[in-house]
Amino acid sequence: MLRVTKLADYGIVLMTQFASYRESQTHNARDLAAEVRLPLPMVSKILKVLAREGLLVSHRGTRGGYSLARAADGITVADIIRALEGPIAVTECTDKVNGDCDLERVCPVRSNWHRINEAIREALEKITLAEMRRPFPPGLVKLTDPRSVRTFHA
Amino acid sequence: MLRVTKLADYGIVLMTQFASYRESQTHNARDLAAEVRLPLPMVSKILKVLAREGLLVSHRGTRGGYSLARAADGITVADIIRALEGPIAVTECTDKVNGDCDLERVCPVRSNWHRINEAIREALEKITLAEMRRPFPPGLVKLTDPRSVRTFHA
DNA sequence: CCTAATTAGTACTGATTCGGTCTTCAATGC
DNA sequence: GCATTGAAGACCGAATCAGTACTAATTAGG
Ligand code: SF4
Ligand code: SF4
Repeated sequence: MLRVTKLADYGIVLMTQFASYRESQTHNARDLAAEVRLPLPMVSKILKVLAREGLLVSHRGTRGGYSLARAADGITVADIIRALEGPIAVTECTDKVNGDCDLERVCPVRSNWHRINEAIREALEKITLAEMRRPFPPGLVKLTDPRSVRTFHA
Repeated sequence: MLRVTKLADYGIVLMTQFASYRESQTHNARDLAAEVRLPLPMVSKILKVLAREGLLVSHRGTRGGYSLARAADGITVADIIRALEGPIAVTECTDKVNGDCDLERVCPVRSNWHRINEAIREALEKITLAEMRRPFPPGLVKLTDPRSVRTFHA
């Protein structure tokens, strides 16, 4: 596992689709569903959430649809995952809101997990839709090693 | 989400416990359960799998138990996750054995996801039990950016 | 040998989450 | 007003998770 949900996965596919057109252009759910070959109800559901979470803006009524809320290089993969499945937390204890592991007080690996989580989160935070639109060019940025991520509360 | 299962999480806790004693020492399930404060049945189940997957060796009978199959710096976090929850695959399509996403043929983000997955896998592959045993010292290794990971099949 | 300790294997269960659909209501343009 | 489109949320079957329980095999020690 260590799997991202289909919701988030599809969400990224959809958002990339937006990013591959003129940025302000609106698309309705039906057309998008056809373009990316996903069932319409699924697409509707995802777009709804993305709009609610502020990554898309919606336009109701005839000839309505959705458009990107920000430029494609201002939206990251992490943003989309967060919108669709909540905070990025690899372990229970790294989730500030829902976290409730009994071992937290005594767990020997908690602080290290926390850093690993930060490294992954930061990596996803750096990948924008504009980049996701086409295969990554080689050698852009160097990421942080989990072992060197600073933590501030333990 | 993007969560590792409790099984794997606890598995790592248990393995670090092994690593914090003399390496060849054997520990039985009951003692370990008490030490890490986890329910015995859970601990038994996990140790069993870890032994089956070759990360621990088991010794049956009275005064039996488990011991590390290799030195603590030869066992990685990725090993443990793989043993307990299968191949590390962030998306459906990155899982070579169980992967079956309908979009694979047409998905615009598949190759990028693949690289992100490699980056995460490689990161976890580099963290050993010996390191996990205590808080990471800062600045050891630099990880690969997902955008620069080479892929060999698309 | 007998027995107690210990792992091996597996089956089971309740709870949760996932993936996906459907229905009903609200807004908008023509 | 009416067709189109999104908003909100209920709903459902299937899968997975987290955890337990039970039985069989193996071994040490007396
Ligand atoms: S406290 Fe330890 S066991 Fe509990 S979630 Fe965090 S890492 Fe896993
Ligand atoms: S193919 Fe595209 S949609 Fe399907 S799992 Fe891979 S990334 Fe996600």
